[in-house]
Amino acid sequence: MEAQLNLLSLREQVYTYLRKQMNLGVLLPGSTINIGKIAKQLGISKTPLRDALIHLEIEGFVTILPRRGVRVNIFELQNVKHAYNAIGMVEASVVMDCFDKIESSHILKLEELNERMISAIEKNIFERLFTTNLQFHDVYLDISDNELLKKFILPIKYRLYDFPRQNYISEWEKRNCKEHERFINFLKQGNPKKAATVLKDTHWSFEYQENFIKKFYNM
Amino acid sequence: MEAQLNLLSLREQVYTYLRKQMNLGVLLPGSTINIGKIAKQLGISKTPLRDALIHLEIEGFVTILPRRGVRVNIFELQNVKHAYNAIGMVEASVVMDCFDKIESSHILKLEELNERMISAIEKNIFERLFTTNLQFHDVYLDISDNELLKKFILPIKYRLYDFPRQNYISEWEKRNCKEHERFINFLKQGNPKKAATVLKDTHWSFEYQENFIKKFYNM
DNA sequence: GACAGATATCTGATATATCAGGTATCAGAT
DNA sequence: ATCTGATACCTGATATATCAGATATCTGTC
Repeated sequence: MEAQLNLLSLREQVYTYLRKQMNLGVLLPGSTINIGKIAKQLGISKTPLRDALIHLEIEGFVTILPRRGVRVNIFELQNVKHAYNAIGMVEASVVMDCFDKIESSHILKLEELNERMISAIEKNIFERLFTTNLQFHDVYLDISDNELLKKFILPIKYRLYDFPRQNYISEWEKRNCKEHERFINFLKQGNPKKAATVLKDTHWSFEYQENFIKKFYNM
Repeated sequence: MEAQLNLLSLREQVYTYLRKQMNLGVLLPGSTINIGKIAKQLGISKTPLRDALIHLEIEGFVTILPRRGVRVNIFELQNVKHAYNAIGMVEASVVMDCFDKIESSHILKLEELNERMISAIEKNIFERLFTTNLQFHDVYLDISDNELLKKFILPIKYRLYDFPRQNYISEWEKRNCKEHERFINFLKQGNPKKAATVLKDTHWSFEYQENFIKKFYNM
């Protein structure tokens, strides 16, 4: 059974498409999106495109300038800093609040995902790295039943991922995985505070990661 | 010059109108919004109404059920708990991160706003209480240049405000202002950690505020 | 040349028409 | 009585047409 039902609305498909275009560097920060043109290119009406753009605007990807155009938001060092700060804050907080719900199955999952990341980095296979990294962090994020938190940082993580960047930096990714390891070890030791600190002050610390961030985003 | 230029787009006006309808209990949680009917009532086309609803959906106020209707999201104790938790987390974090930027002018502003709230509560004038309370918290939130944080919690605060509730509870509001005072005092003493703790573990602690919350929202 | 007003063009915003998926109801077969 | 398929209706989704604000360009006056 190879048939796939296309269950996504046009609006959702356009949202994903535009995100992808930003990820591929086709829609660059600061550039304008012409609703009429894109709709024609995609062979659709302006309506679902507008719907998708409203969604993207609320999530911070674009700014709709009424009757003037749609601008892809610039993404500069300050934005990265804010993103890192917000993510670190939420993730550290979740670890502190949910530590007593973390079980050995979660630890195993964390270790498995981190191993998968390390393996991919050594083979210079980066296609799935972002996704696996998301899954890694989601292991503990999903323990929190406060869906507001994840809903807050996920678009921010996508923003970090979807904006133009250089190639992946092996050295940085390896270091990130080392930080994952340290995080896991503190969890295993029953020390949520130290684990949270790894997230907040190292892994998601803009200051700590600044040099690699600048290289990665060519800033 | 009494003329006011209507600079808001229809979409924005509809967004505000719908928020107000929820606030007034006209649009109750769990109820459905019929796009065709509302558009007719408002004398507008469905388009700006749809636009506004997309916005409201992303912020958590409604759920658009494709081709079936639009539902006002229910708002139960669990949602309040998550809201309080998220706000407390962000506000405490901002205080810790930005403490060195808090000046005496900020303290004065905090005291003035809290006085204004106390005065209004004593006179049983609650119309502006939410707004003044927002301003109070915004004094230190605005110090952070991370616009992601405020952008995250503001719709959550509006959700807390916009859903059906009982009359304001003087006793609770007075207690809230007392907590504000304690918060201010810790700031004055140069103790950001204690100040942040007031926010996280008292003022925005669901557990601490649970009884009043239940009364306020009749849950 | 500078400025102001008129006009043209651009592009998103809104209105209207039509479509399409979801649900309810009906009719026929077992 | 139950089940299945057909049909009708509902309602948001999408397409198309038109509008309206923003900007660029042109023209006339000083």
